[in-house]
Amino acid sequence: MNKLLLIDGNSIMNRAFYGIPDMTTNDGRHTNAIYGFLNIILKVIEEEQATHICVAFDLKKKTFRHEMYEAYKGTRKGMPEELHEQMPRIKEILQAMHIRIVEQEGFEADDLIGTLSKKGEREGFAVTILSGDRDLLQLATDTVLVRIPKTKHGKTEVEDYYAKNVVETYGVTPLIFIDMKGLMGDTSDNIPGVPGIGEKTAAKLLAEYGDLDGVYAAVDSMKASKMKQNLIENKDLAYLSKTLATIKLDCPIPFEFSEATYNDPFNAEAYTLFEDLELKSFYKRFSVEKKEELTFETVLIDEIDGYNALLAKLQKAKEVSFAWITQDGEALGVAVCMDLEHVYLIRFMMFITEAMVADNLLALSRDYQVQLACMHVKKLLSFLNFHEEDAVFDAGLAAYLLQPNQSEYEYDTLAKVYLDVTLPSDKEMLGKEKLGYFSFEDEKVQKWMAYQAIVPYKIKSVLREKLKETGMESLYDEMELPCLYALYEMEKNGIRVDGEALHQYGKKLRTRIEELTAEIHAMAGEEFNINSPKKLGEILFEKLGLKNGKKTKTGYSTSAEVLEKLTNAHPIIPRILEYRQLTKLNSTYAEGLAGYIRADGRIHGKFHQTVTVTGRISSADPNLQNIPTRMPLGREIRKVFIPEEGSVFVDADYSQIELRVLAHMSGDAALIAAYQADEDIHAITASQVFDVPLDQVDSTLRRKAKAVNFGIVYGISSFGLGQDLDISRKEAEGYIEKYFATYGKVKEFLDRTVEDAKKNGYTVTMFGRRRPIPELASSNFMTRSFGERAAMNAPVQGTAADIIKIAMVRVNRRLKEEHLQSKLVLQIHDELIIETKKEEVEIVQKLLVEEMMHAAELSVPLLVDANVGNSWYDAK
DNA sequence: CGATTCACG
DNA sequence: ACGTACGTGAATCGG
Repeated sequence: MNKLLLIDGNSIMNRAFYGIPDMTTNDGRHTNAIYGFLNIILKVIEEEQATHICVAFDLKKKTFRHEMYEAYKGTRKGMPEELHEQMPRIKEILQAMHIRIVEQEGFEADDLIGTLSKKGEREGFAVTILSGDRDLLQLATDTVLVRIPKTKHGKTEVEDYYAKNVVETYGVTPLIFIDMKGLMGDTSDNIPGVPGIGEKTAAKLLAEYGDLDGVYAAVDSMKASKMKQNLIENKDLAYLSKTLATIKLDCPIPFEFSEATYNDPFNAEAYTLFEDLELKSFYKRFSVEKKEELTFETVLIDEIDGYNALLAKLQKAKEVSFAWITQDGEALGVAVCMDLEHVYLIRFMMFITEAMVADNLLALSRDYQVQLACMHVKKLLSFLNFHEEDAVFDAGLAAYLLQPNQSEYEYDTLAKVYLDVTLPSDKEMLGKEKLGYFSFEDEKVQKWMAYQAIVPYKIKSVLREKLKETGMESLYDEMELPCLYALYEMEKNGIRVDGEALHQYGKKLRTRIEELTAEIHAMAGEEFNINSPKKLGEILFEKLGLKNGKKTKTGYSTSAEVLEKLTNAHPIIPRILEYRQLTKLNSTYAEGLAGYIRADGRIHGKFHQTVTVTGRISSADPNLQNIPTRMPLGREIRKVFIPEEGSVFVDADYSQIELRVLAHMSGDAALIAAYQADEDIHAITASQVFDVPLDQVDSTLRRKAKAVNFGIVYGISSFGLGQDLDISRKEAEGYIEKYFATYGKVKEFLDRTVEDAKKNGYTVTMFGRRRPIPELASSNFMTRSFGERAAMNAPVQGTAADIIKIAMVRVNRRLKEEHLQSKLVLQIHDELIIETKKEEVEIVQKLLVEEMMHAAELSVPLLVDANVGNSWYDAK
C-alpha cells in the first residue's frame, strides 16, 4: 500500500529552531532549524516507509484566518530573523531532494494538509501527518495518523494519534477537538478561547453537552457561576475561536500525488547544498561520487636517488610546506609540497632516515632561506629541532587568530573556510586505521598525507593576507608564533612531582572518605551512590524531606551552593559537602595526577594555544592550571610539586592584572590614581560604593566590593552580582550604580565596547586580538545578553592574556640569551613558575619580575609578587 | 555523549 | 518577560 506523508513545514521548522541550539556555517548563516527539520523528517520518513511526501508551507501573505485574528487582537509576532533566513534554504533543499513542496497563496499550511489528507484518504493512501502543532489533531481518523515530535532532553520522541488516541488523551473526538479549541483557546496558535476555561473545563463541558452548539443551547439552564457568566459574555469569541481553529478541507490542489513520489533524495544536487550549509552529519547518506576539488599528483619517494633529487629541488624553492606523518609518537615519513601540482611522500627507511630528513628540513630554513609552512608546529618540535628564529609558518595558529571561536583547525576545516573546498576529514579518510610502513602504498592514506601538506601550502598566503587586513600580523609574528616555542619547552620540561607524597595524600583522603560514606549511608538509612546527583537528590529532598530543592532542570540541584544553605537542616549535609570535597581531591588530583607521572618523575602536561576564545592558554592532560589553592586541604597538594635537586621554584604572579588593564583601557582617572598610589583597590571601592570612610571599611564590606570589582570584569549584571553576594537583585543594582557613579569612565568604556562589538561583530584587545561575538546579533534576549557580558569581558581578559604571553616570550628568550639553566615550567594565566638552579635564583627572580612588569606600558603600574620556595606550596 | 559538579584564574 | 556572572578541563553518572 502506498504511504503518504504530509509534513507541516512551518511548524516543524519552528520546533526545530527552538529545540536545537544555534548552529551556523563558517560564514555565519544559521542552520539549526534546517538541521533539526531534516533530522525529524528523515527519521519519520524511514519509520513510515513513506512512498509519497508533501511538505506544506504558509506563504508570507496574510491569510483570512490571520486577518480575523489580527482584527481581534492587533499584531502577531513575526518569526525571528535567524529562523526567517532558513526558510528559503530548506525549500531549496527539499526541492533538490525531489520532495514536493505545497504552497498556496491565501491558505495556511494546515489547511493544505487537511485538504491533502482527505484527498489522500479518498485515493487509497495510508496517510500520516507530521506536525508540531496540536491543532492538526482534528485531522486524525481511524486510518489517518497524526504524529507530533517532542524534544525531550535533546532527543526527539514522537507522539502518535489516531482518532482513538485523541479520545484517550483529550476525552473528545477529533472533530469535537475543534470545539474544545474554541472553548479553551490555544495561546501558541493565537486562538483566544473563552477566558477562564482551560483544558479540564472544556473537556467536561463537551462530555456533557456534545459540542459547542450543545453547550450554548444549554447555557441558560446552567447554575449560576463565573464560568456561566464567561460563556455568555464570550459567545462570539468562542465561535470565532472555533472558526480560527477549524482546518479547511477544500483548498485547491493543483497537482496529483503521482507528482509527489519520494525518489532519489540523496542526489548530487542535494549534496552540494548540504555541503554548502556544512551539514556534515548527513554526508554519509549520500552515495554520490564526491568530486576531487584539489587536483595534484602524489609522488612516493622511497629510494635515496629520488630523495636526493627532490632535496636539490627543495633547496631552490622559495616556499615549502610539509606534514610530519606520525603514528603513536613514531615518525613514518613526511609529505612535502613546493608547488600546487605535486605532493611528495617521503617514506622513512634504511637509507632515508628520520634524522637525516629532519636535518635537511632544518637546513632548508637556515641555510637555503626557504620559508617553511605546516599545520601545528608545536606538535612537531619533538621531532624537528626548530627554533623561534626559524619562523615556520603555523597555519593552525594563524587560523586561530582569525577565528578563535572554532573548535579545531585541521586541514579539512581550514580548506573549507579559506579555500572553499570540501575535503574528507581525518575520520572519514582513516577511521580507526593505524598507519605503518605500508600505508604509503595505500591510495587513500596517500591522499590524506598529501592534504596535510598541500592545504598549508595553499592557504598560507590567504591567511597572511587576512592577518594583514585585520591588523593581526604582528600579533601573529611577534606574540603567538614565539609563544609556541615557550609553551613547547614547558611541555618538554614538565614539572617534578613527589609520587610517594601524592600517594600518602590520597591514602589520607580515602580513609576519611570511607568514614564519611558509612556515616552518610547510616543517616540516609540505605546504601546509595553519593556521587550520583540524581540519587542524592532523591535521598535528600524526598526521603529525608529536606525542603528547598528549588534549583532544578533535570531534577533537584545538589550543588554546593544549594547544600550550603541546608547545612544546619540535617547532619547529613555537612558530611556530603566534605565527601564531595574529598572525592574531588582524590579522584581528580591524588589519583588523577599520579597517572601522569612519567619515568622521569615529572608530569608533562599540555598547554593549548588555540582553544580559548579570549586568547588565554589552556592546560590539559592533566590540567595544571586548576590545582587547588583556595581551601587549605586542597592547597596541600601543591607540596608534592617540587623542583629537582639543586633547584628551587621562583613563582611570580601579577597583582590584579585584569582590573589594572581595565583602569588603563577605560582611562578612568579615579581608578588610575588609586593604582598609581598603590591603594587597596577593593577597600577604596568599598568606601565609595557603600559611602563609608576608608578607615571604617571592614572585611565584610571589602569582600562585597571585591565581588563588585570582579563583576565589572565579568560583564556585570545585577542578577549575577546578587547571586554571588546572596543579596537581592535590587540591592545589587544599587551597588552597580554607585560603582559607575564613582568610576564613570569605566561605564563609558564598557558601553562603548559593547556598542563597537555590536557594530563590528567582534571585540579587540590592546594588542589587536579579536574575539568574534555572533551572539550579539541574536534576537534571543538570553543569547544577546550573554554576548554583551562576553563583550565587556573579552578585551580585558584578552589583554591580560596578551601581556603574560609577551612576558613568557621575553623571559624564555632571556633565559637562553643569558645561558641560564633555569627553565619555565608552568603558566597559570597571571602566574609564571621557573624551576631555578639555586645559584641562579637572584638573577632569575630579578629577570622574571622585570619582564613581567614591563611586558606592557600601561597608565598604571603592573605589580608582580614573587616568591621562592622548595615546593609550589612554599613558593606561593 | 550531554549534564552536573567543581577545581582554577 | 526572558534567567546569568567571564574563561577553562576532568571526573562521574546515566541514557
